[in-house]
Amino acid sequence: MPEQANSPPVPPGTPVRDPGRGRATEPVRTAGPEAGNGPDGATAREAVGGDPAAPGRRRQERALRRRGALLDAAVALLAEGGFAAVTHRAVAQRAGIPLAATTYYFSSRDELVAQAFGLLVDRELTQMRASLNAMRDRSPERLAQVLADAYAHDRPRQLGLWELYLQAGRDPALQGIARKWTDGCEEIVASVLGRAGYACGRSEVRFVTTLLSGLWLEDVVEARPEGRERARDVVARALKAIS
Amino acid sequence: MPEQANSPPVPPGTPVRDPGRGRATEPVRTAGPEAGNGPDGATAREAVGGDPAAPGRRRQERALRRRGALLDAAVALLAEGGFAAVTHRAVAQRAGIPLAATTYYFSSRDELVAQAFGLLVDRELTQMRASLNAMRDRSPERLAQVLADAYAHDRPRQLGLWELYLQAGRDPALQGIARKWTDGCEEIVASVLGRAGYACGRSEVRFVTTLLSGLWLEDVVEARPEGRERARDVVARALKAIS
DNA sequence: TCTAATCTGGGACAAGCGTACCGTTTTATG
DNA sequence: CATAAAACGGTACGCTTGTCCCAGATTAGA
Repeated sequence: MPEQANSPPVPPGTPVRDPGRGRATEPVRTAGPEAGNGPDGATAREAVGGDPAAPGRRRQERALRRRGALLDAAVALLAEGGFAAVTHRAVAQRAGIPLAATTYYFSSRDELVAQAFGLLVDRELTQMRASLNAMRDRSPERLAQVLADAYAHDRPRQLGLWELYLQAGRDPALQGIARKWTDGCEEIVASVLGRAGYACGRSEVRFVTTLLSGLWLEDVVEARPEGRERARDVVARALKAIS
Repeated sequence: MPEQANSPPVPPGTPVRDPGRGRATEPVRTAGPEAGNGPDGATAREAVGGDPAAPGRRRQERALRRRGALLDAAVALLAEGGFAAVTHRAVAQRAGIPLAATTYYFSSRDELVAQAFGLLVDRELTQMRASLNAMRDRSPERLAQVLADAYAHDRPRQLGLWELYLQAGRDPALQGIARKWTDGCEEIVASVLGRAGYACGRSEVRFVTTLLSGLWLEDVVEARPEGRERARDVVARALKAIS
């Protein structure tokens, strides 16, 4: 049995249990390359998918949970202190897991960061989808408001996300995730515009997403007080332009 | 006018000095580090003024040149390897100057980076101004083309610039430079639009600059092949929207 | 049961970092 | 010339980093 709850092996000096996370369902969603030493991502995925034919998979449960905890910690640290704050030691301490486990589950820091990036993108897209799907009012004013506010939550996390996105400009290994991010935004905006009655093609959608990116970034970085209303103004102008 | 080649001896309005530092990252601040041993950059401005009778000026000349060389090296390294690549040792080696000089001319790495950021922004704005002022054709197509291509040079440098800009979201000491950057872009775009016959207020200008930022960033990071034409398309759409 | 694979975690390593120390050289001024 | 200040530069300290090693615990399959 994979019961580790009352378990012995927890080292003496690691009281930090579960600092901040809200997820137990699918923390280890990874599309990245396989890990070197530890359990590779591919087998982890099919374990989640539920393949009863596979033999001994029960043991990996705890391992998967730990892996997820490490990723969670990496994401949190990225938000708090930026790219440079994601060190093996910081991640391990944050997750309440010994240092060596970080190199066991992720073959290198780069891989850890890459997978954290992927996770961050997934979460952000999910959250955007959720908050934008909740929109029922179809007035252009309301739509502008909603679009302009789509990113107005958890500023540190946004900073981390953009930081990683920018990093993708230098690291080809991150390019795929960066594209997934922009493509995801595009798809979401297209859906929202469509449901709001704007019949627009790819060109129009890109027009809006590009504008939102610029708005978003400037807002996150500079945090000017007038940012909010300005965002509404700009978005409204864009909506008028494509209608 | 004579020494401008390497580095503007600290432009008039940017005393990045800021004794009341806002950093939270640096660990051990042993004691007051004498508030900078080296030559104060702010006083360097008077060196350019034509006052040959001034006594001890020749000594400072070399010092200023070295300081500039260090900043140049920092900018180059930032472009090549990003924020993390700007280390004291790398900068010193790049500039052909001993390591200890870096701490002599800049009281800390943060200050070096901040000043490099300022220099980078100045150069970029200058270059943009120059390339956009050269535009004489006033057709909307040509204008869209020029605006869309305004940033299409020296991709690594752009990456470094954006990286620093993003860093300003975490480091209050960089906020001022970040604003100088966005404000500079705004002013340039306003000037270009004005000369092209677009009578537009601040709202319209911001609409365009925001869009350009989004375009710019995505182009620099993802470097998709279709980026160029897409940029033209998007910018043309924006111009149509404000006319 | 036994055995081999997997997982765990403490510790150590070399490399790189920012920065301070401190004697030496250069310069400006009395 | 003398002397103080400024500029210089070699070197070392203290610390953090990523990664590796290896012995012990746990588990899967025979």
